[in-house]
Amino acid sequence: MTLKTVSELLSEDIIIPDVEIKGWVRTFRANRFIALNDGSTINNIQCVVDFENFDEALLKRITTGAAIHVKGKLIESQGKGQKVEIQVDELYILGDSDPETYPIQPKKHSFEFLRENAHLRTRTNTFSAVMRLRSALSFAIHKYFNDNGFYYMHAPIITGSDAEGAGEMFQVTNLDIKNSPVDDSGNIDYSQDFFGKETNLTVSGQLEAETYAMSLGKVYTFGPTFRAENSNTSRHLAEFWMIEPEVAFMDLAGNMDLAEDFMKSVIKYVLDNNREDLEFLDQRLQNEEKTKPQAERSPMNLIEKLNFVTDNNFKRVSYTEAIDILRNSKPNKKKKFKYPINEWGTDLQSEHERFLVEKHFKCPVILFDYPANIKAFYMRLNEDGKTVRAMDILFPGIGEIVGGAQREERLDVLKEKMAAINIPEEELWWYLDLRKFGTAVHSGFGLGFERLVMFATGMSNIRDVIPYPRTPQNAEF
RNA sequence: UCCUUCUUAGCUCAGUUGGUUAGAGCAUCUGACUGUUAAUCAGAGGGUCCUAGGUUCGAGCCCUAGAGAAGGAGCCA
Repeated sequence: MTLKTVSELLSEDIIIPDVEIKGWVRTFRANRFIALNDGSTINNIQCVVDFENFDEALLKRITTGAAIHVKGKLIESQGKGQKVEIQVDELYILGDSDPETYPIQPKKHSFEFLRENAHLRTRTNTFSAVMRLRSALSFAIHKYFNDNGFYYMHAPIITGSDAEGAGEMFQVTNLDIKNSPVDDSGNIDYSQDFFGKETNLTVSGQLEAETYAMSLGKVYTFGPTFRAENSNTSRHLAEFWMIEPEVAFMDLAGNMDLAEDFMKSVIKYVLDNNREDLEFLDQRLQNEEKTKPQAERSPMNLIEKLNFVTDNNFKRVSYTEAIDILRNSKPNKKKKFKYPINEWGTDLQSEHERFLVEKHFKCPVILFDYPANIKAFYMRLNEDGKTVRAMDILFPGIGEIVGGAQREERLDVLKEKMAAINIPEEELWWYLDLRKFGTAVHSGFGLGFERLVMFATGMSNIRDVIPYPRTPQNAEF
């Protein structure tokens, strides 16, 4: 007799005289039917106990959340809800679960409540499905890059450069905060700190990834990233995971091709491999939609949305074209936008991106060739002198999911741009070296992993797609 | 950080114009029933109405401050 998973047993259609299984009780109905789950699948296996033959004190300990060990026979179910079930011969309680205090009840809980019980929330259908999908997406990402000749590069998590410009940083130090050494002018003396200089948690692995692209050719990073922004939204975390491919000899058009192919590939992977979890989440969302007024309902359900991404080309639109579309749009003319579009050169707001994706094109959109002054210094300046080869991919419901660019490969232009925003060359000497020694066209993009998980699962709050969300004023667990 | 809303039983929520003993469903417990599918039926227990002040004869309800949460904005991924 060998221990099997629920997933393995449910895929059997033959009678097995002796099976053994361990898991957690979801419900115990009619003193006879245990719905048992072990995390291997969204589905439970029904274990049938002939209560007449079991000790009443033992049966009382079969409560929601308890860990149990069951030995019995896998048989065709006599009831309607399932194909097979286990006829229990022996049952052992591995770990009791006090029903008075166990927070996860066999009923609907709010996501807010479950967030406060994040250590137990994966014992619910929704969160176990989301986290299995998160795992699958993570694997699909590595698989895609591996299948396409990329090397996985581990960018440093503690970084000594503070010139990356991607946002507020968390400082890393082992100085005594209450009694830090100071230099002659009264500033904190970081030469006495662990690294001998000021260090931070990384906000992006991109600059380091560029160095590896310029030797290994095609690389990607996939690791944790930290932003100390005081952002309280359903789309931002202080600690999140980012995927950043970087490719030598690839221009912006190639970058857009790569990003689109990559997104389609990883979504196709979960459509092919995580059907049951997706169907559960799809159903959950459809039930939720029913409670909304007609006007707010989504025209597509979750699986339709995912298929739509894999089956359709992303619409590629230059910033300049997008501004024209927005300027002539109904909401702009009727002054419905909070930020009206008047002139070329301003950054697009969430409302504009949402209009383009959800109302105008009704599909994923790649915007490219942005004005130079609203984008980062390392992006390749176009020949017109005022736009850069940047691109953002906008997804319905999520907004910006990918941001990328062809990098400025010309040393003189890069130096000028750094000088213009006061980045000292000494800070990024190694980055400039790439342009001194064998420089070449290269490009890459960044993808917020949690935003991808949100899209693939239909979850609307980013705090519900990462195991333990880190947000302002919250680092529990 | 800004704007808006919210905080009442273990959970999800009602609570009228400020008025006597604060309610429901689910969960829990007790009993009944036993091939159930969010099992069913009967009964019981369970409250610092977020915190601290204030107004009032009287505050869950009004005012002030604080804490926490959600949604939106900005920033971005």
